[in-house]
Amino acid sequence: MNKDKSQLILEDFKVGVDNVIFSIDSQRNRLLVLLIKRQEEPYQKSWSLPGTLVRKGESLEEAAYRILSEKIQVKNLYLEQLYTFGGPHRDPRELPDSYGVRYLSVSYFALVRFEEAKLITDHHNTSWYIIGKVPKLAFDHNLIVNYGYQRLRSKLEYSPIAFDVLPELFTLNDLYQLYTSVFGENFTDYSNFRNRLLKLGFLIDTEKKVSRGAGRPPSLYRFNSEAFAPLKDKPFFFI
Amino acid sequence: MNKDKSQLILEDFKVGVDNVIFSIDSQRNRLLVLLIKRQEEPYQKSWSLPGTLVRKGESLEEAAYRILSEKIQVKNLYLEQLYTFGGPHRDPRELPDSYGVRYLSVSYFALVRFEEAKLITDHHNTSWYIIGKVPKLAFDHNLIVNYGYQRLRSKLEYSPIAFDVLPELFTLNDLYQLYTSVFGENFTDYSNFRNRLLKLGFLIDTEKKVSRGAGRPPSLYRFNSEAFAPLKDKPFFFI
DNA sequence: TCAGTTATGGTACATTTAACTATAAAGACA
DNA sequence: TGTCTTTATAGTTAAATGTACCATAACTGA
Repeated sequence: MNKDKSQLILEDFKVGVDNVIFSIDSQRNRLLVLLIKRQEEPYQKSWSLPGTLVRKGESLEEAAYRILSEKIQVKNLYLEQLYTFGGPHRDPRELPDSYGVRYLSVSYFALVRFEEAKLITDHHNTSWYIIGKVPKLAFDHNLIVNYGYQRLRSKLEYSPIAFDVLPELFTLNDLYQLYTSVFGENFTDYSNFRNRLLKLGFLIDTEKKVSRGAGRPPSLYRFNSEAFAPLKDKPFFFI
Repeated sequence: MNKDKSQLILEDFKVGVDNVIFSIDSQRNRLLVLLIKRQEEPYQKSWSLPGTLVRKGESLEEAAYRILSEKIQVKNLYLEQLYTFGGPHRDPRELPDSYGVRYLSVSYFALVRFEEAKLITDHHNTSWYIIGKVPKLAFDHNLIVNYGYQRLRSKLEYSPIAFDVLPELFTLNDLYQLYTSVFGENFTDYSNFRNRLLKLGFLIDTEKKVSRGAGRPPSLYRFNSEAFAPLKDKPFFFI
């Protein structure tokens, strides 16, 4: 209707991307999150999620990959969009009733394996934190971490995202370690885990054996995504 | 590093909100989506999702509610954020390599019941479409509808969102109709549906009876959210 | 009163889950 | 070389759950 008025009440946004980067440490059976110590105001010296502002001509996902590749070097990874936090006043840089900027954050979560993920940046300001021992973070980042953790768990139940972070060939124990690192103690025992997964029919036994110290050498398996497709929406496990 | 350069490559966004508004028509056993015929370029006269640009001081969710209340009048509804589409060049108003605006769309999905949702706007440019008979839409809106449909189904399996759209007191058949309208033919039969839900223990039989024409009058039930809480992450059904 | 209709309660069989046991194939070491 | 330890694999069984189906109850309408 009134063109001037409608122009006035609209707002311009700066769009940022924040990543919850999860790392599965199978050796120590635990799940880690990558945190960055902020160098600038606001929240200077607080730990926070690695993030960036979106650049001209860059998609949101590209920005998410850029953050990741600036912090760690890794071959196999999974990445998906999480949630968009965009209420006003979530960033102190927005002055009250200002005509200035407004910040919006699109969050992504990524999953990698600890063994393969090499930190690029200095260890002083970049660090892996055990989930559950994450300190108070800048902005609303604790909320985002929580949201990501829930999403990770539900994705592992329903989707074959584990095979995006595992190497091409893996043992059933590798897979089991991955799951127990995320789900902890009260996870199904190994025997039933095997039965369940093998019955689903999307794991191919390559018959190749590997020796890893003592014990009978395990078979190497491969994930068959075509055999998986028709099973969509059926969970592998419940906890 | 170079302040001028980093300023240059950042970008300002206009942020829009698009709603996938689902309506469950229990009488006719079908699921509908609300579509709007666009009056302006681009995509003039194409059908599209109802949307708006976010205003100064308005949260994303507030914007989503505003869209909804401008189109329909309804008491009980469920609304949640869906996904953020933000690649460059998804909106033709972005000129190639322009220094102009860039559009980002945060989508929400809403669920209402057809009986209670009264259309406010004129019926010529606003219409309910049966899911699966949705025409080619403006922008990437077909993608968004699909995404919303999947989310709706998975939410109904895991979350008590049905009780947000049903009235305070409802019959088990009301609930069953709601589910079959979304999931169609191959849904569990009524008898097992009842057994399953009653066993879960979050439905309270008020012992009140209602007469609705022929047949034995059914009991009215109430949802007990406290009894539901500990069951989180356990699905009600699989299809 | 009787037929039609909807709600409710229940049964019986098949399938799945969960806890557990047994065997196989390697390395380690006396 | 033989025996112990370690890890992988292959069952087995009882309990729980899911699925298809049937019987009865409580109403309306003619």
